[in-house]
Amino acid sequence: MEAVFRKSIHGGVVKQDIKIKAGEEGFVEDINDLKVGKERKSVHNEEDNSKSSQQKDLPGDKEDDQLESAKADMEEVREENQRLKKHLDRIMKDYRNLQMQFHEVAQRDTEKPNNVKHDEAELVSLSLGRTSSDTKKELSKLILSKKENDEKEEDNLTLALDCKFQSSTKSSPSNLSPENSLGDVKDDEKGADQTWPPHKVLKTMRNEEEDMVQQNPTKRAKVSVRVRCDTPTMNDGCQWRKYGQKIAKGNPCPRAYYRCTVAPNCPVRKQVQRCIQDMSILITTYEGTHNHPLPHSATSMAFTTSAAASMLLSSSSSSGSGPTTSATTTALNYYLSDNSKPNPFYNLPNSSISQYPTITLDLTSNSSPSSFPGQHHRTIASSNNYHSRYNNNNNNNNLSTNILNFSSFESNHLLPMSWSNGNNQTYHKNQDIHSQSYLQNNIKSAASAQTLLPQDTIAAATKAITSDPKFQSALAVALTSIIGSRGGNHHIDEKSGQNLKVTEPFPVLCSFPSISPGDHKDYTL
DNA sequence: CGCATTTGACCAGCGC
DNA sequence: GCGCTGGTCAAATGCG
Repeated sequence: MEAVFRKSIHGGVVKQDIKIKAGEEGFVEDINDLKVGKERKSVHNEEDNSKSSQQKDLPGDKEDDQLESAKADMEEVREENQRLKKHLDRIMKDYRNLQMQFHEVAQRDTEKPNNVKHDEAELVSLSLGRTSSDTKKELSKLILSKKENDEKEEDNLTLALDCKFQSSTKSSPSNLSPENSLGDVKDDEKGADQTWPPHKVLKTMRNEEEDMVQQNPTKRAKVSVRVRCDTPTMNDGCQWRKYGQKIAKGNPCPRAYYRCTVAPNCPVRKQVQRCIQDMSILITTYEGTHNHPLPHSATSMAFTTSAAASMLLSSSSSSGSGPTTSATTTALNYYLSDNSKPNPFYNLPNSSISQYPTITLDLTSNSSPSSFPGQHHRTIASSNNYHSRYNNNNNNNNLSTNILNFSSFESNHLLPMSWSNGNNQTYHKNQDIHSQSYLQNNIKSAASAQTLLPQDTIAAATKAITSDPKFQSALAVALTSIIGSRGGNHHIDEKSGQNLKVTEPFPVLCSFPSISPGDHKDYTL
């Protein structure tokens, strides 16, 4: 929710932007920073000065009139200031009402025993760099409720992790190959192993994951990526050939179908569609496993999507043994208060996509590219960035919510620069270098931000991570996707594939909130 | 001329 | 069984 006030006074423009951020502490500061009257005074004073300069030529008996008019002007401005303040109060009341309603509906939804709509879909949200207002609302709520639930946090955390990330020797944490979930391509291991830096890990993980998929052929995880992009398709480093286009129900924007053309028989497909809610957002859904070495430029996206897919599959495999349903629902409708509505996150209603496990990487951000890099450190300080969230609610209602929010980097800069550039064939390597150097800067910045964190939250988050090997691995792969392809000092245990070993302290702030009804957690590293 | 894109037709899955 | 919808195919078309 963002209100912008613009006011023109006496020909001079006073522009005051008031950002109403859901429940953020910063909001108070924003309001306190509201110096409408002050600015207007200054504007007015300038006018007074100019007027006074003009007054030198005026007769003395007019000074009183000038003074009176100046006072009248000031009074007018003061009244206007009051009106604006009232307006702001009204907006704030409306906002709070909306927030209350949202909270009520969200709570009602979580209390529902099951959501039929999502019975067959498994949705996990990985949010990278997203700072949507709705999420901020949830974040702030979670942060607030954390204090209230401090006493129970250990037990609840354990419960939450157990719900989704039961330790299982069978399920593999991650397959570092891109879009690895299909596992229906048998001859791809050689190529993939040649391509991915931690190749041995890949091999182990892939075999396990293929087994997992084979055991449950209906689970063909797809990875959906949301990116702000004004071009028809984002450049993910691969070469694609368009083979079809359809108008899907529920979205007037056509859905384009691409297949990978790096290798002749590569089974990887992707669908590209604009988000109906925000046309600037491009939703790209990947499916399949590349059976060929990937260009270096494609590895970043591949790591990220594979981490997401592996997390989805591993978590769903462990939770799928639940007694109530065969198709476990980990559906997430995080941005909607009403689960009956189509999920804007996917924007693919009634499509077969919803029948497969789908994971969404939300790489959108409401921070404008123009803020890069100048505003970057400020966004870090807001603590909305540089943290990852792992989110679970109570599994009893078969509605689990998983959110990893790698907000460490503003979306357009987290990605290889080319991701938003659209032209698949015109990728330039120096763009990747640029993004890498930017990532390094981000890491340094985050390291300084990390020092601000309280020790108890660090300990809690550390415990949360160390208590669950699957989360470790998922996090490891995701982090690898962020810093990995540059050959940094990180290493994933080859045997277990579950231990993240980072020789340098990784500066990501991690939080693990649980949004079970009345149980909000937020752990921060 | 070769390649990529477009677009209508076809097929499969699903719900009623 | 029928209709709807998503996904794919392949001929037509466009472009360099």
